[in-house]
Amino acid sequence: MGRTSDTRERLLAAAIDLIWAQSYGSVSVDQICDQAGVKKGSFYHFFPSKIDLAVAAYEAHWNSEMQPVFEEIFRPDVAPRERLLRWCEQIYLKQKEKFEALGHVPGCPFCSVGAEMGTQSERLRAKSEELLERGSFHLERALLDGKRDGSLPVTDSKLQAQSIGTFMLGAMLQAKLQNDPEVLRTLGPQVLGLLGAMTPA
Amino acid sequence: MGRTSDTRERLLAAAIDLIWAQSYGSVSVDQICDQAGVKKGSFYHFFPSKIDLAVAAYEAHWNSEMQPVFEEIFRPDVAPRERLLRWCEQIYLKQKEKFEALGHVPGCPFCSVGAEMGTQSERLRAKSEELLERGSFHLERALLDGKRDGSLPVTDSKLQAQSIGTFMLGAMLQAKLQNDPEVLRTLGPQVLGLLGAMTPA
DNA sequence: AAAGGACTTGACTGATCAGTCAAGTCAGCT
DNA sequence: AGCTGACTTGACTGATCAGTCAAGTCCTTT
Repeated sequence: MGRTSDTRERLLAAAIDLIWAQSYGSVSVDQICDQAGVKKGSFYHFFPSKIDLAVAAYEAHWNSEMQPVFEEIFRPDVAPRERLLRWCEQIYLKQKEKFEALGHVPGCPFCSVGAEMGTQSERLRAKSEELLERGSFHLERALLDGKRDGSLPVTDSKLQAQSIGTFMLGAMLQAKLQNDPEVLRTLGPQVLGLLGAMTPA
Repeated sequence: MGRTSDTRERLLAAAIDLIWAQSYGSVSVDQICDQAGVKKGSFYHFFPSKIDLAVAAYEAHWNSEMQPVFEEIFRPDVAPRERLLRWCEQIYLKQKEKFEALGHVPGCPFCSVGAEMGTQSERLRAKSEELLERGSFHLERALLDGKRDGSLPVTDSKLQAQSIGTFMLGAMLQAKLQNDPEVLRTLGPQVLGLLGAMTPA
């Protein structure tokens, strides 16, 4: 009784692609079905509603695309300071790649859908919050490691991770609003500056 | 040939109210007309399309609601440091007020619509970018004044204003994603810390 | 008072929306 | 071989979407 088709996976992938490139509200179930090469009936065999698809798609996107990248970037054998810089670089490159492919900066997929639908679907809002939290975990661990080995000026890792996360969210949003990935080019130094700055206070 | 009705104004106000509380995509022209007490035909007498209404509504919202508040908060006779704190306080209070009225944190209206529709309507994206820039102007002037009288550790007012703006955008987005206005309660000290921090670098 | 134009009305398009359903097909198990 | 249940198909809802239009009303100007 194992999986006999990849229909479900194709729907999840099509959903992320389209919603990330456009928005939740402007992508229709028909569009997602077309791009996945699936008929409407099959869609509703796998997902009870469009919202359910979106929640599942974001979970799947984290697990299959983002989690592995985070694991690699934040590998414990990499110096904490280096982890932060690799993370910033990765964000810049990804947004730039999407910009060149789509003609616009898509921003953070979780933020975009959370900001758009957070006021209308508590489930989508909670899922986007949860996925951002999972990314934040790696950040905080890097700060903790940097505090332990004295390589980073960390006093309150929880608070400082949150500040850096806030700044990063703002930067990605600004890049999207200005439709210019270059806003993110100097993210690394900015984040390190922010970190150094927060120590005396 | 002076204006003989306030229909246009009621449409603009209804549009901002609804789109800010929900999202651009999930608010229909019919809904906006209902809330404004206006028939569909009148709507299209004043605005050629939904996008045109949104652009005009954001411009009007800035002019009638936000510009006066910014002028008051950033009054030149107030100490620069005080201007920043008043600005942070105002943002916290406004988001909290909306949270209590609507049940959720609405975030920055310009960011929300810019993030949602930026990938699909260049006009809306450009307008939201423009309005954010107008707010940024007051911020930068406060930093310049603080640099001149030595009350704020400012070296590059343009760059520092942009960093603070980025952080503020991120904070409002985070408050929306977590649906918790309290995220914004300590904005003032955080912004001042960020400013002090950036000087040595 | 008559004309003209700004504004209003409500009925109307055709497209598209999310979601349903009955009648299938097909693979794996017994 | 034949059963079972997962999956597929395509036609189908009824609601809602943005936008149109012709026939009005009502104020202002002359």
